[in-house]
Amino acid sequence: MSGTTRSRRADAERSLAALLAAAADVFVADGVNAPVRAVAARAGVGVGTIYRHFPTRADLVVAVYRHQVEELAASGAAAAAAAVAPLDDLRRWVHRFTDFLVTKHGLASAVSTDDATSGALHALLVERLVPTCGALLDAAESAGLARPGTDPYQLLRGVGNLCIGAEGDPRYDARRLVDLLLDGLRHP
Amino acid sequence: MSGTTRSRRADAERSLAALLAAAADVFVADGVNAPVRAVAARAGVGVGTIYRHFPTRADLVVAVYRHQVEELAASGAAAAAAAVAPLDDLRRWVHRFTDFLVTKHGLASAVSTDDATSGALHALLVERLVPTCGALLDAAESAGLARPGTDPYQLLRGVGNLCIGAEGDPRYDARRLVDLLLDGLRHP
Amino acid sequence: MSGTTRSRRADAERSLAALLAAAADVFVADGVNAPVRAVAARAGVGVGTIYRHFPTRADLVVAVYRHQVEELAASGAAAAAAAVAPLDDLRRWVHRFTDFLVTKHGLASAVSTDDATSGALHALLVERLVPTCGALLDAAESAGLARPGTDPYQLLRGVGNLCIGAEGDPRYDARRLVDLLLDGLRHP
Amino acid sequence: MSGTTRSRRADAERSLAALLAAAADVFVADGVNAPVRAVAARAGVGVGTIYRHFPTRADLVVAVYRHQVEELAASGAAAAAAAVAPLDDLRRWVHRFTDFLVTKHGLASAVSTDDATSGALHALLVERLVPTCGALLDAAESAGLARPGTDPYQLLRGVGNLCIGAEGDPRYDARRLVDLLLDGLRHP
DNA sequence: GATGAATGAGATTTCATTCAT
DNA sequence: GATGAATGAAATCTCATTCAT
Repeated sequence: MSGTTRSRRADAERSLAALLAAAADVFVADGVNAPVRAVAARAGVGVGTIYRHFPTRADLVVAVYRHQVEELAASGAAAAAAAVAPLDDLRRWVHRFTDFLVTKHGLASAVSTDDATSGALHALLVERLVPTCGALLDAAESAGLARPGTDPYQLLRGVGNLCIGAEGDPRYDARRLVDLLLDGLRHP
Repeated sequence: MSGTTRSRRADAERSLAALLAAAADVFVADGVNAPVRAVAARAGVGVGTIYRHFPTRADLVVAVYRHQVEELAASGAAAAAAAVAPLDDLRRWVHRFTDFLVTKHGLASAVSTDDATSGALHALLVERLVPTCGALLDAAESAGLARPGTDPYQLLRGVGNLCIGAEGDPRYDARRLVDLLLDGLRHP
Repeated sequence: MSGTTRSRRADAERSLAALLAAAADVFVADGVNAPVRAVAARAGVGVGTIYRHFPTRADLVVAVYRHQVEELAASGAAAAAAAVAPLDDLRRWVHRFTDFLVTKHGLASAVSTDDATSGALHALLVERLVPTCGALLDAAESAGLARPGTDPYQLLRGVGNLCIGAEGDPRYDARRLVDLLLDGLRHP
Repeated sequence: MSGTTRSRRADAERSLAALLAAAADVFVADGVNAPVRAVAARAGVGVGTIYRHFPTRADLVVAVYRHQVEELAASGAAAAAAAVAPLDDLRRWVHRFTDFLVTKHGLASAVSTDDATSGALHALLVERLVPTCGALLDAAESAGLARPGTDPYQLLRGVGNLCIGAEGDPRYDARRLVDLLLDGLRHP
């Protein structure tokens, strides 16, 4: 009995994970605005299956990235707590954020946009990452390494924006520009 | 006869200018992705008229901004030629570029995107502004005021990206981030 | 063993009754067209369980109301047999029918409709209530209190129709209109 | 020039009329809830054409019936103004309303329902017909031929309800029941 | 017996673009 | 040259019903 239950739940979890993986693939390939139907096709399921798990397209998108966002938030918080080399910590964390964004076609723009589609994603990113970014910034400022008065929300959005369209344009190097931005943050 | 011809041509030019003005209004209000019908309605013409002048939506968008892009290119080129205070010239020019972008809902993203819709606009911006930006950068580098090795295309795209979604989010200040980026460009 | 069997059957009956009660609740709240999933959720069972007991949505609907319909049929038949004040009996019975219908969002329309969804319910109502209504009408006609020639099926459908949408519109009073209809039935 | 314009407009009007006729056909056959696509297919046009003329399904439905509703309102108003035989006028007008409704599958229920789909239709019917019905009722009451205190909205809804599902059920005669209701309205 | 995940047809609505007049 | 009616592919979301576990 318990065995049956467990295996069913395991199946469900596995197929849900498969679904999220398929969605992640499609989002990488076609952007986060890819039609739900495309995700369904890729996952080999009907659209209904997706809507069963995620009542709204936005819910699916959020689910796909929540894990990584949480990890990002946690790692940054840990670094801020240690604060051995505050500006380096910030830079390292921002680099991780950058890497996260540039590999997801269309995700970076969700940091900026607040429209119906990506509103939930925007909310997730802001809610989870702004505090972490703020903690890192504070540490750097307290150590006298960064000029004061920078809003972590702005910095996050700036970095997010710099990552837009980075993938697929060999002439554009988002990481380099992000570094430039961080350099500009240093105490003059 | 020649008089008639001239007045007809004048008429045509005037109505075309009116059409572009209407398009500009609509793009400011609803973004560059506004439906063609909205532009037609605003201009008081049929959609067919628009498609006659501009075979594709992209052509219309390009036409709308060509003037301002040309001016921007020219003003930058003039400043680079004079080169009295190279880094300040660059900063001033970038500020003008920033002002141009943030007031056009959705235009900034066209600097990055290369898709079907805004491909032509992207091409225009790159073709006309990269050389100017490059000249200004070169001047600043030659004067030893900016670190060498920055690709003007990248800088332009970076600035463009930072302007995305600036309008309508009071917590985000594109100009401040652009300044940060330029600060980062300074010789260390 | 017999004890076990009996208790199992009792369990089954109890859970089935609970299911019907849940369905009744949902139908009152959201109408008889409420999704099966809503019923399942309310009952705390899976949809499969519902489809096991009731192969079709219509079967569920019928099962939900069968009890009350039977009671209504029986009470009317008793009154017709007694026939002390035939027209009053008819009116009282029709009032009870009216009360039954107006409290069930969307049920009244099933008296009229014969489509796939509510066909079975229609059949139940017609089969069980028309004879009773006929008996009451006959009694009233025999006593010279009602004009002859009224088809009980028609009267039932008329009353049913008058109850449609009664709930939720404070400006509409189904009972008053039903009374008007019955007044029109009186011998001129 | 004027000729061209006129003929184009004439074409447009003709095709719009054809579209409304097709919609009316489909509504008679499948009810007012028939999919827009069905109407498009019947009219031999694309769905876009319909949405161009009627931004919403509801707008289409309203457009289909507006003409007849207006006529009904006008004829009733005229009769109420004359008021030679008030109760007969009311009866005649109600008969016309009845005839209007029973020939349109699913229209009658719109008199009652106020949901998203048929909200606009409900509004049209109430707005245009309640005043007329009220005038006719007043005349009949003033002449001492109808019992006072009947709300025209209620009467209209009652008649509307009685017409629901009249088409296609040979055992049901909406007109007879409407007559019964009107009889009940007479002064006792 | 029970479960609930999966299915997939179908409904509404939007818009770039074409083309007969 | 101008017009705007027509097109139709696409996208999101809903739900009755089936069936493997």
